[in-house]
Amino acid sequence: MTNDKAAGESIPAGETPVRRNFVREIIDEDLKTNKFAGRVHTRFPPEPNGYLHIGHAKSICLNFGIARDYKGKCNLRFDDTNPTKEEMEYVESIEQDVQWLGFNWDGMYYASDYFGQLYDYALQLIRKGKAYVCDLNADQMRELRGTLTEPGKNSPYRDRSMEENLDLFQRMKAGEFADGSRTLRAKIDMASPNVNMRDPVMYRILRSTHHRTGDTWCIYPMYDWAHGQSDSVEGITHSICTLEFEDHRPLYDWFVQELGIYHPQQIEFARLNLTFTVMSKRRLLQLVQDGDVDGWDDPRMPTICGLRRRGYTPESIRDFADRIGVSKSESTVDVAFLEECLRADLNKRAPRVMAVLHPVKLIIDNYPDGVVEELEAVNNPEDPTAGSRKVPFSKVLYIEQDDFREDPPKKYFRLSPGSEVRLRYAYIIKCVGVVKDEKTGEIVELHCTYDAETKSGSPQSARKVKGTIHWVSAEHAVDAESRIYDRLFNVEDPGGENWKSYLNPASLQLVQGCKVEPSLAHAQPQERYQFERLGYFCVDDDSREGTLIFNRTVTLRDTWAKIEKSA
RNA sequence: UGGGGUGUAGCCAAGUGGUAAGGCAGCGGCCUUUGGAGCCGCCACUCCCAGGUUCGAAUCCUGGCACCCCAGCCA
Repeated sequence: MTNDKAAGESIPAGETPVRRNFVREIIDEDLKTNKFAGRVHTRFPPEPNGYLHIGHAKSICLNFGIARDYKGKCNLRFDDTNPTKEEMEYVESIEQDVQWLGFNWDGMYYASDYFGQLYDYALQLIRKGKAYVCDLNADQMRELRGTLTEPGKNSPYRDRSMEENLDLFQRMKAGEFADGSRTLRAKIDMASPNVNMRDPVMYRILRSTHHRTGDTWCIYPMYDWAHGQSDSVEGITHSICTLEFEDHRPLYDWFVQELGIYHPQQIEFARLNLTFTVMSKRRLLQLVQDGDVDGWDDPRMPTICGLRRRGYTPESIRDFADRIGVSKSESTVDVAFLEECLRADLNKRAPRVMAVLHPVKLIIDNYPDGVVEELEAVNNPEDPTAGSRKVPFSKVLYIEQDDFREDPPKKYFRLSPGSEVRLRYAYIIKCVGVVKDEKTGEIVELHCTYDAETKSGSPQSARKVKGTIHWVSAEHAVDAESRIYDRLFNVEDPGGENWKSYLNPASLQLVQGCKVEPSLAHAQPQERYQFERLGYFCVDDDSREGTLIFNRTVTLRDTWAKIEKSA
């Protein structure tokens, strides 16, 4: 399946001002010197052994973004050289996630497409005397590899004849030897200070059904042997990867040079780390398998599908990737920064609605029984084209429990006995009574009076009151459930062996009995709203008409919470 | 203590011999029928440290220090 569209076609170039970074500088220089005949061709090469996460998004935005801005190309290539870990489920999710982020690949390939070519290349190296079949097992090989400070020793099989190597390698492929009994190794230098150059393994014998090639092969290429040659075959100009592969670059270069084939340039950048979360696929997989989360797309996960379900927009993730930049220094970005990018985007596009998460009944004593007014409410003050809607208002309402305090602290602008507050889009009311449950002391009803002159839009409505609160008409409200998410871990850096002990037990809070305005009755999964004064919410995939479920994507900036906290 | 990298504000990050961009956070103020949004202002006499070169150094040189990565038949 190949997609011919230009990379990133759906994203206008110049969506944000292009930010300089060292990778683009290298490309500029290469363009100037005509190193690659004016071509720019990148690739995003995930291993299909897990779901993509926000760290991959950084790489995706880098690679596809470069292709877009330089009018070049970007391939999607699955690095599927280890059949024991890779599955179709993952390739499907990866395709979906890349597209959801807004990118279209020019070519879609698999490293496994090149198994035949790679085998032929291996034959070439053997004939050149640059590769040999080694009979050492894994333990023996490790012993001879030396250490970081001591050189390794040559394998006793290192000097086999070319003919014998050819014969043995062909028989490895033919399945004559047991798994792990032999390897094909590059003949480089066992004394190299770079351990990657100490006769690295190119092929191992592994009888495992591959998700695409089935049982055709029982030898599989190692990453180092597959990656550069795949880049070369595809005509990649700039092979961008993360820092830990910097030590592999000499090997990358050695292979293409010895083969005498087209030579792409590998460039390494620092991977993304985020506070309050884990990013390794191994750990994310463990969270899923151990049931600590509800699957790869749990809204608390830093996976692309998790963020999507949480309510993140692709635009906000791209903006985040642009704003954090690209460099070679190890960095950990504050997750609050990701959230800020999200708010910036949602603020401009999410329709406002009123919803009460923790309702308390409020009765307007002097409002006529049985009367319903349809009040005009603006859909999005940031977007005049969003229009307005009617919201029903009546004598009995629900307001947020937290918007009433019997003993208000200093600077509390909301409702309290005897105080006035504005009901958003409606009237100014005054609290005249509190009804409590005799046994529990819990507040069950608030009684207020309203000032009929202060209806929103009328001349008298200009009267100043300290606070404005949201509400929903009891008779017209629709029931809903909310899922309130907090950080998955309660420490900034949940590293080390004990990482699971830092899981935040309160990362998910289910709130039943929410009351939302009637315009939300038919809300569909993935729709995003701002619940005024509370935050951005999106309709969960589990939501059904009549059983609405909202995920809290992110809170609004909350100045009051800050004041109260510091008090 | 082998090799490869990286050190600029609380967090990211520009800067490439001419006198420290920008964003986020933070702090003041304005505005506001979301304590939202928006707007204005403040926020590094100094760039890991120490020497040196230079009229001039975050940028060049020398020597230290700190942190990250590498000893998979994982990627």
